Amino acid sequence: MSRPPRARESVLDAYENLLISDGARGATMDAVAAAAGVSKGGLLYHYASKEALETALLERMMELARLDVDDMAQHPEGIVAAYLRTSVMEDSALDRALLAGSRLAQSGHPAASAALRDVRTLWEEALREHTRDETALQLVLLVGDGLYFNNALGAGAVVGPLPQGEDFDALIRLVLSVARP
Amino acid sequence: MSRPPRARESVLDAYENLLISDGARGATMDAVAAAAGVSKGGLLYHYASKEALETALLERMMELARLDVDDMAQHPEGIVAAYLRTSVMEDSALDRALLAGSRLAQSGHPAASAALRDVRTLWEEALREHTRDETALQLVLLVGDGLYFNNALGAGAVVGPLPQGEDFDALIRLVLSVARP
DNA sequence: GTCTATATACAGATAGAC
DNA sequence: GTCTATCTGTATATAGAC
Repeated sequence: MSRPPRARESVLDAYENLLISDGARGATMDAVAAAAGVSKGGLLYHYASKEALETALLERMMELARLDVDDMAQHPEGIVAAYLRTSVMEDSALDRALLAGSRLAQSGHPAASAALRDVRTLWEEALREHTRDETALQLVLLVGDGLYFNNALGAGAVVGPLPQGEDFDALIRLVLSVARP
Repeated sequence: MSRPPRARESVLDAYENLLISDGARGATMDAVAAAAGVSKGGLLYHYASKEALETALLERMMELARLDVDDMAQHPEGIVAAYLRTSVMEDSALDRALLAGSRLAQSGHPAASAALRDVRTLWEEALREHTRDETALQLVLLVGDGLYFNNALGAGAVVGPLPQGEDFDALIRLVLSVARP
């Protein structure tokens, strides 16, 4: 557990990448095996079933999310601004795990939906004492959800371009002006 | 076109219902035929392929969305409040079409994603002249996105309970206080 | 128009050789 | 450990009877 075999991790990386680029439907066992450079039999040696692969991905996602919440508390702009900024994904390990987990949830995987809900609750608890009241907390969470989902479904999927640069800074200032205690 | 055959419409209803309840994966041709009370051969007489069924659903969704935007302009609370309220779905024909279209987009259907993006642009254009500036417009859109996606992926899927009743009214007042010109 | 029967393709998983 | 070969289930779509 403390030092997972390298081959196992690279198979999981391949699965994550395929979920992100092709969605749950494209992330077949055949495709994962090919992307990881092993045969289907070899893949099934490391992960005995598709479900085992999914479970491993969600565990990775939760672990990275816990580390992220701890980091946000140290952000110089404050935890609310940090939350909004991390809702716009870049390409961190957590971003990729969340994207892959979202793709799984989108395909109707209940455990993936539950894991994403747990991540959101983690954020909600961390933000509560840094917002004016429950209404302000919900506003912050919903703006974060909007940013997050537009990214998660994204790659030109659902929406047009999100605010960037100075526009995004202005948005954060506007949210902070009504949400901060 | 102006008076589509009743059987065709009820097949489309069955497809929409299956997308909502079981997702794109569960909405197989077999399942749609059974739900509509026809055989697979009968279904394929009305819609020659799965793609034809998808196209018809997206056309229905766009048509209902255009009607909705026209209605919003007449809402007594104002168009911004109307937009936020309709982002929390109830069970209108548009809500059901949007949910079904979302399920399709979630499964990786590019045309569904494009259609949903067009719907969002429709709302954006309608809201622009009723918000203070571009930053306020983006805030309103993102809160609506947060509400919408939580519903679309919802049914206990991604998040906990959204604000309701008085809590939701308070949220609308908060958004209006910063967004209205 | 609507049906049954079937063709074709591809998914996840197993068995057993190396 | 990793491979090839194969089983089984299920999806879309076609052919042709009624």
